[in-house]
Amino acid sequence: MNVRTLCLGVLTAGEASGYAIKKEIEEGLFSHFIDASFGSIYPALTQLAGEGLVTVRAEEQSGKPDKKVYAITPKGQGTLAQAVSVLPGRDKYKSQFLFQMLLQEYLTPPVMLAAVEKQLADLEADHARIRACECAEHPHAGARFVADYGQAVLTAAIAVLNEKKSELLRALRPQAAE
Amino acid sequence: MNVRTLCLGVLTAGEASGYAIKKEIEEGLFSHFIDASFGSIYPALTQLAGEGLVTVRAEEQSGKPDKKVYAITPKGQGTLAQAVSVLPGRDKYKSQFLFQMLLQEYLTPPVMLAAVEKQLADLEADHARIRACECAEHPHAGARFVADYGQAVLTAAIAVLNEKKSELLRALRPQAAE
DNA sequence: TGATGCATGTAATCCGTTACATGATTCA
DNA sequence: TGAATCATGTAACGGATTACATGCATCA
Repeated sequence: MNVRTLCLGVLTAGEASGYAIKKEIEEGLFSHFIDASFGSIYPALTQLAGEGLVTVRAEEQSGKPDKKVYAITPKGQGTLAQAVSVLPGRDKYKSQFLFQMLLQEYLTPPVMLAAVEKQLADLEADHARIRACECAEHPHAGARFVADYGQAVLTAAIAVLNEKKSELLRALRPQAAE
Repeated sequence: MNVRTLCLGVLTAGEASGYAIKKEIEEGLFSHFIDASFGSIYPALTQLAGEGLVTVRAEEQSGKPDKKVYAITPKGQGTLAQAVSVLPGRDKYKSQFLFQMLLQEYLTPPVMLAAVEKQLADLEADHARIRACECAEHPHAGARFVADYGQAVLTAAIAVLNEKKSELLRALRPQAAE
């Protein structure tokens, strides 16, 4: 899955500038399972336009620099449909956090607690973001699917982490309680 | 998190060759949240040895080429402890599958079903792999933590996916049932 | 006989991130 | 005044994957 296909995917929801596409990737449902920076989005868009998979239209703006608004073409939709119909590659999950937890014998308890709390905060932020997308509009089947999947996974992760955190706190101050 | 630190982490469980390290990364608990190929492991190990973070010992073998067995040094343990004590960066999750599902309007039902089934198979394989690690030995706290976390997340993912799959099948053949 | 496992290594290549460059507006 | 948002783009750099090179043993 490259940035070109990603841009085509975002553009199926309507025309947008490179800047808006990045925002959508960061704040929309895509954020749960994809990343992309300006350094890859802008060149991808230029390429896509060169191949006729998207159209460009310059929009003048007072003050701000001109906005380039991209829209997907029928040819682009064809290319996207093709790309998306390939059996998907395996999910890739990289977690520094779990690496730390696996090697927790090399950690001091406060450092470990801080890591757990950061992870919890990250997961909850992700969870909230997905919820926000759900309220936005009564969504189509695709959005429903991704939101349900993400929600389920994050809820489970948050639950275990909270348990682990309690265990950790209990171990740290056993003198407390009743 | 780079491959160098990863190698140090694997070596805390005991000495190993580059080949064995890759196997451990693929089959052990690491596999749930990290990837690495020979092309990055071998150079990393050479580098590590040059810096005195690991020792090397050549082991002769009849038939097969010599094995280079690496072991972590105290200095290496210090470096690892330091690397692991930094507040972890955010988890990175990339999923072609969820991208497809989000754009399912561009998919034919059979293609979508195939994708769901592949994902289900991948998740179940991952789940089984973690279970296998648990049985291996009564594990230390770190392994417990990662196994519990992985198990919880995967169980949740499998549950939603099975639901989604049923929905999909119901939609595909509504004429069936009672 | 052909695939798979053991075993190590290098080079080309890809894909993306980070940092830099530019600049107006708005909000605190 | 300084940060954040809007807005686009390029170049350097990094990190890892893929493919290639080599070679024996074992199992089907």
